[in-house]
Amino acid sequence: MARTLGSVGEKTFEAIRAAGTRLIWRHGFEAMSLRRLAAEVGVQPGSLYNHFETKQALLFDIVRSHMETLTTRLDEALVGHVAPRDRLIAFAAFHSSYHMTRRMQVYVANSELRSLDPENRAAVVDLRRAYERRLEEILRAGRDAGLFRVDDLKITTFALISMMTGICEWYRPEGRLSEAELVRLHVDMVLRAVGA
Amino acid sequence: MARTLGSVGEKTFEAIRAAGTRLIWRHGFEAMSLRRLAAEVGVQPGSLYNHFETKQALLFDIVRSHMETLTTRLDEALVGHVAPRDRLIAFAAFHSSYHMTRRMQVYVANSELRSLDPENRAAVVDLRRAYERRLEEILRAGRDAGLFRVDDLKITTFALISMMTGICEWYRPEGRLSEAELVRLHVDMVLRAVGA
Amino acid sequence: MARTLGSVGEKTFEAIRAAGTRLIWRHGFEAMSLRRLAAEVGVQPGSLYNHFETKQALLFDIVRSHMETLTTRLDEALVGHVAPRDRLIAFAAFHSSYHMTRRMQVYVANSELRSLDPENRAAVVDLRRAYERRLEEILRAGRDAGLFRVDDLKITTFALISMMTGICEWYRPEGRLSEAELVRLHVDMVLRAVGA
Amino acid sequence: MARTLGSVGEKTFEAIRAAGTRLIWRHGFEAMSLRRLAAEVGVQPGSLYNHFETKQALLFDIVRSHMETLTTRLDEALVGHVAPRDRLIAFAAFHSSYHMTRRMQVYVANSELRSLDPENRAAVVDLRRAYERRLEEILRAGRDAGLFRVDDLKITTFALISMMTGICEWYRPEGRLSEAELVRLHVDMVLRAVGA
DNA sequence: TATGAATGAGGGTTCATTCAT
DNA sequence: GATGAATGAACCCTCATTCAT
Repeated sequence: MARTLGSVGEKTFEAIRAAGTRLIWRHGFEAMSLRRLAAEVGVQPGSLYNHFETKQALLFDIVRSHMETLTTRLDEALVGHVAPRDRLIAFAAFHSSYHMTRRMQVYVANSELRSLDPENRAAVVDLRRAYERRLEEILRAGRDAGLFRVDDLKITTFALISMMTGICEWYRPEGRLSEAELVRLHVDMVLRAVGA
Repeated sequence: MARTLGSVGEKTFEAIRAAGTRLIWRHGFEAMSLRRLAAEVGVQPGSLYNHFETKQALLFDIVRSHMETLTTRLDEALVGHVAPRDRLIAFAAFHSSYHMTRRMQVYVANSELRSLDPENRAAVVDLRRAYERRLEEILRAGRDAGLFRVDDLKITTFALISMMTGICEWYRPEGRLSEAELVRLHVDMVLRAVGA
Repeated sequence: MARTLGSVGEKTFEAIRAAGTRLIWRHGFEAMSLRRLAAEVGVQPGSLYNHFETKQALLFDIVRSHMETLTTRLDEALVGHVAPRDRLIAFAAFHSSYHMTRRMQVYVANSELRSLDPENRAAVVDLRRAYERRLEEILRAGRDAGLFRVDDLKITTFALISMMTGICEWYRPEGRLSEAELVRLHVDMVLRAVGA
Repeated sequence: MARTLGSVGEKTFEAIRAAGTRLIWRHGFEAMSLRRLAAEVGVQPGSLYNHFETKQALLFDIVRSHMETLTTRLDEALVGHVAPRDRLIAFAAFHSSYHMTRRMQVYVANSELRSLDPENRAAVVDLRRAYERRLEEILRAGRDAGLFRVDDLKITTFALISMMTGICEWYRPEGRLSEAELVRLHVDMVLRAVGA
């Protein structure tokens, strides 16, 4: 090995992923030109291919790594919370907070599922399902314990996630309300929505 | 609208809008090729320009006409409902129902705002704001009457709309639950979310 | 039909095929750039695609149409010749003559078989086999009549065709010998090679 | 030759020439990617440049060394043969046999003349002419001795060489006829073609 | 209205080659 | 000698759009 791992190339790759996420977020995956991406990173278009094999592979890398981080962070946020109500609060606080601070990745992961190859899409959908199942299990536990009013598990799961994910479509860091206030507002609405 | 209603080409134009909406929904606006659209309609690419001036104009036409119909239908659905709770129920029932039956138009109107020219986008954003204001006013009335628990008007408006709009990302007509059941579930969640 | 058939487009297509044949002959199929081809024809690169679907399709069109013309012309040249010796003379005269006057097409058809897609290659190989079979049948008839010395039908067929096809690698119209003289020389060698 | 014989990298260089010959034979020189070549040899693309200076130099090395070996081997095969007929038999036997066993090199040397730089091409053409002159001299001697029927020296030389070189376009080691049988068939045809 | 052929820009991708490590 | 990352040019091809017919 003539090169130290994690040196020049890794930094370039990170820059590509960051700029790629931003450009996809702003223009959509199909509308993002690799020429533009290369320009933002400061390399020639062809040099991008030292770091990914195809534009599609870059999208998959961005989306998959986001979904994996999302699930990992969620599990960390749920640690130590046992009671369904506590777990629901932890979930809602984590989800709404995470979607404020990483709204570009979140938006890309949600809106560009359609641009993924069938195979890649299937992999990402699996990760999404695993994430949603965390909420579903919390809702089930709360309902079975008579604490939550949940008429339909699947629908409620989707509805709560949609409600909070919507944040990333309008949130601006410099906005009227602080992140903490927004989190609190959403946690409260989630709790009320399931009658907790 | 560039075409006179009822003229020979009106049918072709309708076919273009329908196929265009479907293609944008499936591939995104930038990724929709006018060649493909022409093929689906059964004409040559050049012939499309007898019906619209630019690809951008077609998008605007689709989005604007959707937003106008949406608002018009909402107002029809609200007619006769006076009490805030009744009006909220009417809104939620209309919105969730409409987003099930027109999920392609809805998705396009929501996700392709970014593909609109600044001028066109401003016009559509105005229409969206007008639509959202209907809900905001309902929530304000309910809150002022001491009927709803609404901590922040804007945020609650966004949250409720997001919750219901999410339907069009997973809804399938042949799914487990009927449209009526889905509407009821969402109306109930909306009501609970504002403590009504 | 708004355009008269065989008008502008057909002329462009013919120019593309002619320039394409010349460029493939000079540089090889893979080494022929469509930019260069377009420049020689006097159109933009993208305009080429109004006339063929892919570079591969253009090659196939050139090779296939050459092979079909070759076989048709051969059959015309054989008409009226019955005796094996007469038919062999007719074949050799036609083949050597044709390979002098169309050496570009011939070279392309022979040397770019490898650049054809498997499916297209199969089609061209079939045409080639049909052409070779004409000579094989002549040799068989002459051998069976005790007129030719043919130790192996297939090998002799290949050898005679190779001998004459080689002409197109060195022939220049302005060369030392006239076309007629060259034809006579090759016909004589062919006849002697089978002891006729 | 850029490399010292017997050095460590000599084995790699041999592997490069062998894989290069095969790839050029299969895809043509222009269509052979150095990336692909590197992959077949098992090194990174950049490493190839420790063994040759440019892709063009590799082609020249392959073609020139083939032509030199060809001529050397021919001279060895002619040693001890004095009578024109014997020398012609020796030439035909050598040429047809050699073109069966080295059909990849032969094909490359014949078909990629056009890919050589003018300077390199001139050098190779000289080698080819030297090779052809061997046959030409044999034919001249036979003709002058009244043993061969040769109407035109140049044309006959080309024709006989083409006839036998054609072998490498269809020959397969596992084919119907053995190498010895094929050699005999071609020697016989050559002899008959010059009336010997 | 519709057509087919054209434009000019730009798409993703691959190329031979270089060079610090 | 080998590596991986870079270059700059070029690849085939598709794009939205125009316009004479």
